[in-house]
Amino acid sequence: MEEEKNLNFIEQIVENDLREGKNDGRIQTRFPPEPNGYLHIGHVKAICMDFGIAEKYNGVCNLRFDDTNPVKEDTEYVDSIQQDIRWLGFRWGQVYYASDYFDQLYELALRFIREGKAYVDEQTAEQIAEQKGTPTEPGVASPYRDRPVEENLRLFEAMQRGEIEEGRMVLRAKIDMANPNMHFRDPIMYRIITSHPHHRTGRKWNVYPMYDFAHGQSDYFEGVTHSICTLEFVVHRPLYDYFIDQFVGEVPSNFPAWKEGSDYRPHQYEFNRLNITYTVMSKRKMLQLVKEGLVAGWDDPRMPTVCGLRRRGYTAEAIRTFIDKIGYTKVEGMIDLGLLEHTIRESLKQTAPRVCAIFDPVKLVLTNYVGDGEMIEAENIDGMPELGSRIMPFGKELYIERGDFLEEADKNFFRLSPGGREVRLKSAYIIQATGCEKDSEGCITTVYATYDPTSKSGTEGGNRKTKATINWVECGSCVDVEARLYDRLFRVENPSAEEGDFRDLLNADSLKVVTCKAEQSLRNEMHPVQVVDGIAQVKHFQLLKQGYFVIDPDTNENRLVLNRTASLKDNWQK
RNA sequence: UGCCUAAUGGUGUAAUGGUAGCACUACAGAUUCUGGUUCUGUCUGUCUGGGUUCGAGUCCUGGUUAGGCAACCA
Repeated sequence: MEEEKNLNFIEQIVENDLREGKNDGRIQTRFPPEPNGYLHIGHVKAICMDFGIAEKYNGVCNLRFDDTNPVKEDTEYVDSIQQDIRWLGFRWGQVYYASDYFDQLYELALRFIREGKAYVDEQTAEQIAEQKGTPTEPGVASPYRDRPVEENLRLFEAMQRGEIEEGRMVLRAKIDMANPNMHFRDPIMYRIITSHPHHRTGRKWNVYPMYDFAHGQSDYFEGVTHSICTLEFVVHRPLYDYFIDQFVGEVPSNFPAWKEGSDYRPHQYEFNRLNITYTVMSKRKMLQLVKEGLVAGWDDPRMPTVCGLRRRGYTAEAIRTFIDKIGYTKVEGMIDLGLLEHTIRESLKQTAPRVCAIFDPVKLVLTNYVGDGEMIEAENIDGMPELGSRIMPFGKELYIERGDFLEEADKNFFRLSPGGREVRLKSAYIIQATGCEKDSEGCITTVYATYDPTSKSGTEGGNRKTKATINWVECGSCVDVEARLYDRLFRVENPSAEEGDFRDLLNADSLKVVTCKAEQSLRNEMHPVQVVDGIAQVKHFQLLKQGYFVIDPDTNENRLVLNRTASLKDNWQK
């Protein structure tokens, strides 16, 4: 039986359109990133929507780079964006660029001018802003608003020929300077950009269309039916519709299957963007963190970028599950970072092999141990023998966590304490502490214990219950491992809501690098990380009681570097 | 003194005129060779006034609150 799943409001709209036979029963979406930065988890929410709708309703989702501003855009980003989308597990139909339509858009602009719907304004940006009015006061008309068509035509063509200096003139739509929607107050359609070549068209163009004059038209040209975006574009929708109204019904140039007489027209729908506590979701701020070296790069594991999350150890599956859990509405909210962490724990707990590593080691000597070269076999995940096992050398001298021993323990502490409870060494023997040795400053240097040789795990004598199980590694065989312990990037839940500089809100402890002593089996991981399709392959572990970790690409034959993806929940409060 | 959105537990979402449900969090207990996991339970919610209706979270209406809108950005 199919699981009953509630539809989000976009899916309801789509199903309704399908029921009514709109757009010839077609569903077509697009993901329209601007190639001016790396994808972050907020984009993933949009990607899951755009690609998800197409997948679910047998439609197609194309990738379209919204590259109308050469000042900010670069091919570097075009590549990384495609890589990230593929990694997430989505496949687009076609790759398009808004710049594919520059010729058509230019023709359309000329037509607007001829029809008296556009004019060339030669005021400064400041003057134009001034005349725009405010949300509560109407704007006033530009002195150039009623320029003759011929003059507009001549000037706009001069703009494109590069005869006009950047910033000297713009092409404006002639709509309504008193409209309560600010975007209708003669919005700019084209501006001159001669200072930067375009990453695809080079120096061909000296004028470039603004978003509002490019996006809806591009949708139309391609046959997009549902143009889904985030809430900040709601106020742009009337303008989106206005521009399309001017030529709707004409043959869409990049949509060969279009049929004469079709009712086709694209519609824009908006959903709430993703905000997560203790991070920022603004490309501008991320770029600043990267440029100023406040993080190690776009793929710093503390960053909410797709590449950052990947390096942190988040799987594509877990990220998509997370997006699925948070849903789509029109309510602007803030998602608890805890939900993202919960999702990755849920995913990794079933697959990540368990290994021992001691972070704050203290030597444990088993005074009655006489064995030599003993090997212990332990399952990679307890209770799942099909996932294999590994060998752990055992011996008289081990490292255990300093925190697992307390000289004077209260009843809430059920680990090692002299004369205290019996404690199990994970997968090995039951021991009992007898005492400890301290240095001149009172710091414990060695813990002494006796072990019960008949209590080995998996044997009959090992069935005895203990209240605690502690981790250990054998001193002679263990390996030093660099562990990078990541925590939330910011100290406050919502850095964007705070007054002042957001950089002052960074969490100074968001990265701690420590060296821990890990069990011998991790030596097998000391080799360069494999790279497939430009993406470093990840391998996860759970360091028992410490959390989930992933091997970092900085790893080589000489050192193993682990990034903490997420800690384990810790209910032991003191 | 404008226009556009939206208001359901601490958080995120569902209920499409008919029992306010789910997940996360928190707390409590049980289980456990990870103080993890698992299981069970508990707390906490329809912004507000009026109306329509046998019946309203849902429809109508007035208010309140929050967010967005005045880039030659997208």
